[in-house]
Amino acid sequence: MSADPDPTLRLLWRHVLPSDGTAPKRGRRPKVSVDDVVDAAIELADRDGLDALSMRGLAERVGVGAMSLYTYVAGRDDLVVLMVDQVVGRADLPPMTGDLRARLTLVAEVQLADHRAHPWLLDVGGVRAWLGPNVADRYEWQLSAVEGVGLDDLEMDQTITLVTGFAANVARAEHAVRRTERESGMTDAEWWEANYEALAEVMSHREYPIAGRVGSAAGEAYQAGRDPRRELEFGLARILDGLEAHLGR
Amino acid sequence: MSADPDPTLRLLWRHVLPSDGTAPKRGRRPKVSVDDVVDAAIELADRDGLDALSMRGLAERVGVGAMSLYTYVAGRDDLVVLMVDQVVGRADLPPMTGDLRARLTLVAEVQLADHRAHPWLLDVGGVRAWLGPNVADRYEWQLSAVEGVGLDDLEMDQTITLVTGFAANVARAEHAVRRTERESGMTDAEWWEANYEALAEVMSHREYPIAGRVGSAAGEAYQAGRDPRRELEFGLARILDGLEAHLGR
DNA sequence: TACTTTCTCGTACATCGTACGGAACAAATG
DNA sequence: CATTTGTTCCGTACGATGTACGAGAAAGTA
Repeated sequence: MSADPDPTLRLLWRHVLPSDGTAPKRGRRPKVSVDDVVDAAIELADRDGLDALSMRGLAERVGVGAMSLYTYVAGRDDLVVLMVDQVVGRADLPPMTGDLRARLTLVAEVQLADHRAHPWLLDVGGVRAWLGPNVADRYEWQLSAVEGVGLDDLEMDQTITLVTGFAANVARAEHAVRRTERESGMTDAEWWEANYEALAEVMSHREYPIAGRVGSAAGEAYQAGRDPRRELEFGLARILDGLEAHLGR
Repeated sequence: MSADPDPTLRLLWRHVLPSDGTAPKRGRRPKVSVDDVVDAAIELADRDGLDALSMRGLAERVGVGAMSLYTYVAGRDDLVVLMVDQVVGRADLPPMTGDLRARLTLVAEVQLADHRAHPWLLDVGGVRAWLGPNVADRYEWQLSAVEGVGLDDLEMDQTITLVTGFAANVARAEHAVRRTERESGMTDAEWWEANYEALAEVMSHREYPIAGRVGSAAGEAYQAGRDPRRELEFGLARILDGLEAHLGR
């Protein structure tokens, strides 16, 4: 009665799975490998974004007919799942040393670095079978940062979710600017230059006492530096302070 | 030399802008209004998601030819910008009372409620001209929660970014489950039922001492209750504790 | 009535994911 | 060697998508 197991699951774990004689002996030889396809897809998505990744374009890049891709991958959605696990597996995870602050900072920085290098990760919606080996390894590594510090199991998961989610949001804010610059062909500064007058007129009809002051302060600071550590700093400091307060009680 | 101002900007502020005689007197009468179009688009996106929102489908819903939409809106991307501002304007913002904790909790809860009611907000990438009147009002309201508590301007912006980003991430996690259930036609429980065996076999080749324990604990708690307040609770408590520690120093 | 202005929308095109089915190939079998 | 069987390759085709283009329809003005 229960449905068949998800075939993409075996594909995800293809490298850790023992080759239990399932390698076909007869039949035509594949021109490329699943890893070739996924690696090329990652390369294209890194360059042009996830939306611009098309099966036809990928096929040409790999040197194969468009429909041939479907012998390697069940479809575009499943390809994205494989891309996520593959790209997560590339980063090497440094050993967990130092105190809790240092360890969680490391978790956040690795997460930020991944999302900066592969912004399309932010566009990947919730797909079920994210449970690839590399994602699982990453999760285990992240959890090791908070193991034994006094949190219960649920709190450990929530802490990792909180920290990695925040790092992803920092990357998201950065990426939003880059994307609109690319899509509109205008620098952020150019847009403001062109629209300052109209915006001032339009906003003159309402009062924004706080937002006017804070927004311009944030805008200036934002334009000043793009140091990822700095952008992480404030939020992460608050989160870590709060966590220590929770543990020290 | 500077480019023309963004026409969508005037469209965003169409309600606060005085009708400076720009209302056309001659010519054929429009069958519908911009608000009709945007409201219908929101309705469709609420039901089927942002990806499923097509210009043709929207046109049929509004009772208009597909290409007629382009008299009201510059294109699909600009439509989404209008949808965001329109939907943000619907929520009524309660007055800011109570202490800092209560106020920021309110900010987070409103943010979560919006994203739960309109999950497609999570799929809206960074578009430049988010500066609609309702988004501006919302930002002003959010900032009023931390005005005068001892933060400098930059920290005020970062605090709001931190809190609202966290609330959005909670909504994102919820939405990911709903989406995959809809797209795959399988309940989360059904998927695990069908894939438990295969997953166990596949993961038996590696050791996940912490993730195995924590993951199942989180899974059980996750399946138990879906109270949004509970899901907000832990992370928000940490953030607020950390913020108070920062201010009390 | 004729002209001008504005909105309406049918047609067309490029691009997308992918269903389908036969051709091409490699090993096993006779 | 000839045939069968299993596997991969991929050309063609279909339905959707966003939207450029331009002709037609309606409403006010002269």
